[in-house]
Amino acid sequence: MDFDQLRQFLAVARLKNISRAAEAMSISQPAMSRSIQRLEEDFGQALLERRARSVSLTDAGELLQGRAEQIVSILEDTKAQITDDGRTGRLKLGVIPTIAPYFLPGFLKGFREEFPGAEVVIHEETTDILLAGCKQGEIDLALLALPIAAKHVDTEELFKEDLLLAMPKGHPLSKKKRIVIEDLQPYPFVLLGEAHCLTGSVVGFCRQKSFQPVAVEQTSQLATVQELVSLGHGVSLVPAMARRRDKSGGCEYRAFDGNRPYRTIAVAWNPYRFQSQLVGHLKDRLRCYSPS
Amino acid sequence: MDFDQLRQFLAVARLKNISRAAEAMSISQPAMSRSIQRLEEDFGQALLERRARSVSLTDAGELLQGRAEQIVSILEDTKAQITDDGRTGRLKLGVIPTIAPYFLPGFLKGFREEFPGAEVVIHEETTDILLAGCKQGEIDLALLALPIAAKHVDTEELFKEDLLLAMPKGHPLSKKKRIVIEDLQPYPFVLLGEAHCLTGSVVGFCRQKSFQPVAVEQTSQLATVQELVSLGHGVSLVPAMARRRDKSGGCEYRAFDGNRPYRTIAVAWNPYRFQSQLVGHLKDRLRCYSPS
DNA sequence: TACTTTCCATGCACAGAACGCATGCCCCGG
DNA sequence: CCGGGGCATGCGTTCTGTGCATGGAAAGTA
Repeated sequence: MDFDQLRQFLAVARLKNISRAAEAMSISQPAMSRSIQRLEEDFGQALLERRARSVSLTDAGELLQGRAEQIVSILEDTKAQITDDGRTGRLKLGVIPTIAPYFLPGFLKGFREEFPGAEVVIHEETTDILLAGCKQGEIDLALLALPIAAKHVDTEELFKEDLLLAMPKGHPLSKKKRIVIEDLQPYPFVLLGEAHCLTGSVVGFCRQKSFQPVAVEQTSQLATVQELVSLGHGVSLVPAMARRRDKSGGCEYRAFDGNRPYRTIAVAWNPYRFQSQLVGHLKDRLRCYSPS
Repeated sequence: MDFDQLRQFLAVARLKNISRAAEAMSISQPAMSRSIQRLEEDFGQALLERRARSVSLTDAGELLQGRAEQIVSILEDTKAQITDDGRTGRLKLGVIPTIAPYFLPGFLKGFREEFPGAEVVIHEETTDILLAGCKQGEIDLALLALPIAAKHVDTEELFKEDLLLAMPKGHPLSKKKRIVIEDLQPYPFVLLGEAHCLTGSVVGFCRQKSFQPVAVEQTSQLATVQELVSLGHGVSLVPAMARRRDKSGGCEYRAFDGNRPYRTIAVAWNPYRFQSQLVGHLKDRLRCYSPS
């Protein structure tokens, strides 16, 4: 039996479709079909129930799926560990969209200088997708904001970051000397979509002060939020690091007084997977790097 | 990469010799040589250090050995689990030599009648070899005497069995009404080799009574012990089940009075390996079967 | 030193296995 | 009733793994 057969079976098990799986694994559909047949012959049991529009797993198939995942991940970790020289190799780094553009350029510049043989692949996704990727071993390290709700994922806090008030130039609040969160209640908000954890943080801070922010617009990028704010559509809370990248000057940023809202940036990883020395080094560099 | 390659590598890793490993795996030496080469190519690292008379493992090889064992055992357990119908299949039962000939015939008769589709393979070995076999998955269940010193092995006590005094007919002790262990001190002993746990038990019981048995002869089979005892070479302690099989009549057996020596028969298995329903059934039958 | 033994690697030819392409069959939906 | 999506199969080709024969290096032996 071949490891590729197991990988191919896993693809079929995930996609519930032999043709798609074949495409995903870059082989022809008949080859995939026969690969599964051989597997079934090996085990002396049907692994798939062939239905009209798709296939599903038999009990034996379900069992094999779990085991095959174990086997493949052990093998891949072993391969990674054996070929690990601490300087070269691929490294998959997941980052949430509200961190990526502000944090990565500076950080990666230094890292790439220090480890020119390393290939850092960035996955910019929302928290839940990153965590799923961590579990499946598709991502070595994830850079995200706490809190997260995920078992089997270890986290380490990196730093806390203030959330600043973003408002259009000349906004009434800009005249105030001291601004607290409650002051925002009368004003409409521009927020990111709900998939973004930053939205959760912002709403959470408002709720602490017993009001629900009124979102006039939801966008998918922080840059758009800033743009809309500068056009007078509303106010928003944005991470401090996003201010430094905003060269347009259409927004005015202010730190809050009193109880300052913040978010906690952390790095997360799957403790059950092997981590190359390179991953360790990147984690180390994350610890000392402070975004400036 | 192929699972056979891993198995072949494991054979080489164990035997430290490509030619022997090839023979063990029923392939030619060049095939084995190339199989390892392919593996090394896959991992991009040398796995073996070729020395003049043998091969040894590199660091990468050591690492792979452990992982390959995991992988192979997961795969084999999965295969066993998938093809497990509760009635048919192979089952490897290890038994120590001082139990096997007395216990197995009667027990297996009943089991084979109940499960005609099952193939029970008997491994008669000493305790330490059985336990090693348990760990490596070469043995599903081991029937042996407590205590055992082994991690990663679960045990369940089955029954306690008296050790009887075996002496030649007309031996001075046969006239005594009550016999205690201390009475044996003046007489020479016939014992099994030290690899047998029974020897340890006997010596242990004598030591409890503060004397060291004097072994005039060491044999490898309990039947030989009985033979030698009947020829007047000495006395011995033998399990009760061994008496029932001794039809020769040359020995006289007596239970002890007072503090009776005994051994504890137990079944042991590796809890980290899959157990087929058949293994479970055999364990169940062991629990209710009392040797008579 | 020369010879033998032991063990691993390599050249070569062959057989079997896996693949892709083309095609057939089945089932669901319009 | 027909069309299309999806899996299986026949066939020719390619690739991979194997065995046999042989080469070569190191250790032991005379």
